Amino acid sequence: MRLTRQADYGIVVMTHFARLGEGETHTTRDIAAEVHLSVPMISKILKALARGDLLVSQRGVNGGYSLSRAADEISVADVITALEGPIGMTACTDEHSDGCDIDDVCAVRGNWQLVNQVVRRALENITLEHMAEPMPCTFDELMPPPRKERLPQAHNHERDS
Amino acid sequence: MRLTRQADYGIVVMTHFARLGEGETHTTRDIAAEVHLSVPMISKILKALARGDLLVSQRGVNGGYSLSRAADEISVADVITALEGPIGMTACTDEHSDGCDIDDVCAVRGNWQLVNQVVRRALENITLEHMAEPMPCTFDELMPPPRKERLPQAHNHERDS
DNA sequence: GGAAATAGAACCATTTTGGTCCTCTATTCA
DNA sequence: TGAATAGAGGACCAAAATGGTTCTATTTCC
Ligand code: FES
Ligand code: FES
Repeated sequence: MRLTRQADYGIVVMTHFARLGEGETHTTRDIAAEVHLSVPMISKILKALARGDLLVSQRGVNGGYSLSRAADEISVADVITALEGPIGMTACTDEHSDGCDIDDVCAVRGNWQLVNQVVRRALENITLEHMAEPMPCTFDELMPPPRKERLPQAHNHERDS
Repeated sequence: MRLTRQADYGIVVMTHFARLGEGETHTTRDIAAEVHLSVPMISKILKALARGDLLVSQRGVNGGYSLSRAADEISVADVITALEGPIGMTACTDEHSDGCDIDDVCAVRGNWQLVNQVVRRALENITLEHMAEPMPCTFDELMPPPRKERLPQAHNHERDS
């Protein structure tokens, strides 16, 4: 339930890009200096982000990286996916359930998919533009209402407690 | 962005409890057998869940574990918290930012808190009762609408692109 | 008192992650 | 043409987290 440090830094870097101009390219060393991290580390992260089509790389003299699209077209889910693979909280997806020992007798796998969807969508709704805001909106429109009590019974209950 | 296997199994176990009767107590060995996992592993998980006040333990002969409250009063967020600590996707919280090297110059820490809130709330809204449903509701009321385009500009934009 | 159950902690093997470094390729410009 | 600059890709190793097991205490019922 915690993302890796690389993904963490990845968001910082991408947010930094979002704060800078739209199509500007910046070199690895510049970014590293501005974000106060080591050049090799940033380099590794930038490469992964470029592989994920979130950054465009330009080699050679005057080269560097730039955002591949507008800041409000890139979500934190995109960044995380680029840096640590598909977002999914469980080891047991519907596809390949290797890694889970109880795949055949497990009765919650279907539900897990829905849980995954919930957090994935939550992350998809947060864009780099949001992150770039100095003190952002409250994200109220991004998260479901905090109803702690009972959920509106929109689903079919047989045994209605 | 992936929860540990113990938390994974923890949810399976808790869901299993939710499917059984309300106040029934079950022994470690029974649960382990029913969930098809090793006894020591389940034991470790059950102990942690009891420490988190999600299960009530009864020692001695005829002892075992039982849910501490109704299934719709326990969220998957509770289970995860009990098994892997407070939910927070980043290493750098507002409280103790040890572990992050750029805490003082980082400009996204405030926003991270909001991101954390989004997923935490999403997880808090899913109860064991939901998980216990054979094929559950679509969780439509649990997740924010999948608006992929532009967000309703409810927040203050200075530079409105 | 003995059997049955959990509590708690120590323990080690394996995997994952963090971080660095080296070589190769592409681009610009003198 | 060739030197300088910048990224691509991968090998590499140390450190940390995780998974899983086992042992000894403590509580409870008969
Ligand atoms: S298949 Fe792995 S927990 Fe359900
Ligand atoms: S303080 Fe750690 S990434 Fe911002």
